[in-house]
Amino acid sequence: MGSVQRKTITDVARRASVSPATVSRVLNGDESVGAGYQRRVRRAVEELGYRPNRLAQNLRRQRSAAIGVVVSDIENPHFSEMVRAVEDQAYGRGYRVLVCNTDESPAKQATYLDTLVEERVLGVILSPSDAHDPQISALLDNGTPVVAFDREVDDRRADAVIADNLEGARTAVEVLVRSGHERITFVSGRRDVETGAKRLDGFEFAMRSHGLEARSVDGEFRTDGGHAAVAGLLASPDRPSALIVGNNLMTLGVLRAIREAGLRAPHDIALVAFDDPPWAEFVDPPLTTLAQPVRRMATEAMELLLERVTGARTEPRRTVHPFELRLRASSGSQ
Amino acid sequence: MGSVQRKTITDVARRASVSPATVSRVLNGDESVGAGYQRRVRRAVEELGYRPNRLAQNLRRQRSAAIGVVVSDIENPHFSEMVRAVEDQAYGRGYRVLVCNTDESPAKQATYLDTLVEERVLGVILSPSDAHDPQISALLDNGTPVVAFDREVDDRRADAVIADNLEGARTAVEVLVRSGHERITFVSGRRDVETGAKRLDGFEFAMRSHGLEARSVDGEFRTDGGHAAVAGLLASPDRPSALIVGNNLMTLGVLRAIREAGLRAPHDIALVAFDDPPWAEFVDPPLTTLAQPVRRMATEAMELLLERVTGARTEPRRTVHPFELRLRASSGSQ
DNA sequence: CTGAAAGCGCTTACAG
DNA sequence: CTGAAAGCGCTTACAG
Repeated sequence: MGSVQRKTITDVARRASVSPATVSRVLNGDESVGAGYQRRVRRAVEELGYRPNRLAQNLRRQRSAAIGVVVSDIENPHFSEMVRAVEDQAYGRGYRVLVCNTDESPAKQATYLDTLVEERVLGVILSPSDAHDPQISALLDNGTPVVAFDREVDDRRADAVIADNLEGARTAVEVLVRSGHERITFVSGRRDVETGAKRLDGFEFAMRSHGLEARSVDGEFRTDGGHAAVAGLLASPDRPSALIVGNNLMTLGVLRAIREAGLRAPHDIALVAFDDPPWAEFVDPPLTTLAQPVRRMATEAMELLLERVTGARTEPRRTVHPFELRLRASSGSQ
Repeated sequence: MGSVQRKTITDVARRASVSPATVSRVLNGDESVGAGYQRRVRRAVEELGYRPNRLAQNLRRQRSAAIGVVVSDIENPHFSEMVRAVEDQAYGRGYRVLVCNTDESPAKQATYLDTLVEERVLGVILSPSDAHDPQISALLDNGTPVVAFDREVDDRRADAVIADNLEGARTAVEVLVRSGHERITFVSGRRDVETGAKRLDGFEFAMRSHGLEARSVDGEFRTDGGHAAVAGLLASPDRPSALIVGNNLMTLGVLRAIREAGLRAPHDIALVAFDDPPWAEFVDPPLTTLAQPVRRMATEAMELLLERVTGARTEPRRTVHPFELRLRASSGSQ
């Protein structure tokens, strides 16, 4: 049980009566090595159960075989789904995944990106809490590709995979307006963050195009923020007849506030929410949601990253993905 | 913007007019270095903005500064909470976290553990899908500490942090029996997995001690498994009056089956569920749950791991954590 | 207390 | 096509 002593490339070389250089070449798929050598080396590798030392490879190549994934909170189902998809693909290709949680803090993001620079990761998939972070440029200067996820970053050399937030917010408004709602309030995420700002913009634009007043409150993308933003609102006499909630965490807070106010959705107040976590259809009432194709987006982010890592592409690319409307009871529009 | 050229330990040594060895000693807290040297080195480090190359340190030490976390699925809130807690602590101490998803597959687990051996991680926190996996022993042989999380492993050299599953199941039964239920079915997880087996054992023991028949179905810890296991059951004329569900994923499947059967909980069927994800209080009906102190357990797992890494402890340790009952509407017992 | 030297296990320009 | 040698950037036993 357990190899007593790790074999090195020199052990293999000795056994195959070749130089370590040749072993290295064979293992790295260098075509120029003669067929006979190839065979001898492969046999020796097999017989000794040799596995290259990752740590030595990393130092020599000045790259670790890891991909950094930076999100605000892996406990948010939106991001755990994303991390899961990235991880599945990464491991399949021999890369590891380093996970970092920023809690939407620019300072934490800077620290983590700095660490990833130091770690010489192959690439970074980043859902930025701070689009201006100079560490992003430091990574790119360093030759480390960056793919922005959900939100773009300032440095135009980065790739980006984002959802069509303007259109998503417009869709949410349409669903509610069609059901006769006019007093609709948007529970927005942080406005200094792109997803927050874009969804709010889309909401305001859509409301105005219907000649309606665009009211909004700020829930900061957090559960307690959603609760706090809505609690007062619901107590007021001219409370809105419908809410659009900017992400799944705030939705939990809003559901609590509605319950505490003794109201029932959609009867007293209709609801449309961004994100479609597994529990969306089981809460009371089942939620009408705008689902992002998270898995597809994550897969694409990995592909963009690998195109950069392998040098297959050099100009930045940006892809935009539509939301999918899932009509359920909470919007009162079924 | 972006360091043009990384500084090395030799650059620092030259600037401080000392040897690289001295720089290394100062940076690694070697007390024996003279105060004057200390100061000179620290100044040079500061001035050059020197940061040690992690990759070189790893090779030299034959250890990477990473901790492997192996769970069945990071999309399960139980595990994302655990990973989050581990990650918070790890980064604070300068370690990285490598995440691996096994999907409850022994083959995947073996592959990932093998990778972690190769990666020379500092330690592994493992929620095992296969307690007998010889790779676990390979890690331990290798000097890599292993902390079993949720479920124990065969190799007694590993530490373990587990919940009191027997007692948890007993509590669930008590809640329902006290409300007058006698036909209670347990929706179990995989019986070849410790949490599955223990919770089932506890259920059967508690039921028998009340002179009741202990029926159970197998939902394999998965959402669709929970759905499939319960769908037929609910259609039968002598359907149970209450269900105990073995984890949060299966609970989503059970909620769907109940809805599809046109039943209402707790009126038609009462429910007690293991795990207390954020959505538990917002589903219809709010769930009575058995919550594990996941965060505390994860923190403890990290502490146990670090005690081993630093060599502060050599004998294995095992800690057991109680569940906490959260009474809500689904059990019909409020 | 400090330094010179060896070495961790690879990869890759350079010769031949 | 293949090998000898240098080197990635550290750390640490060994001398002094």
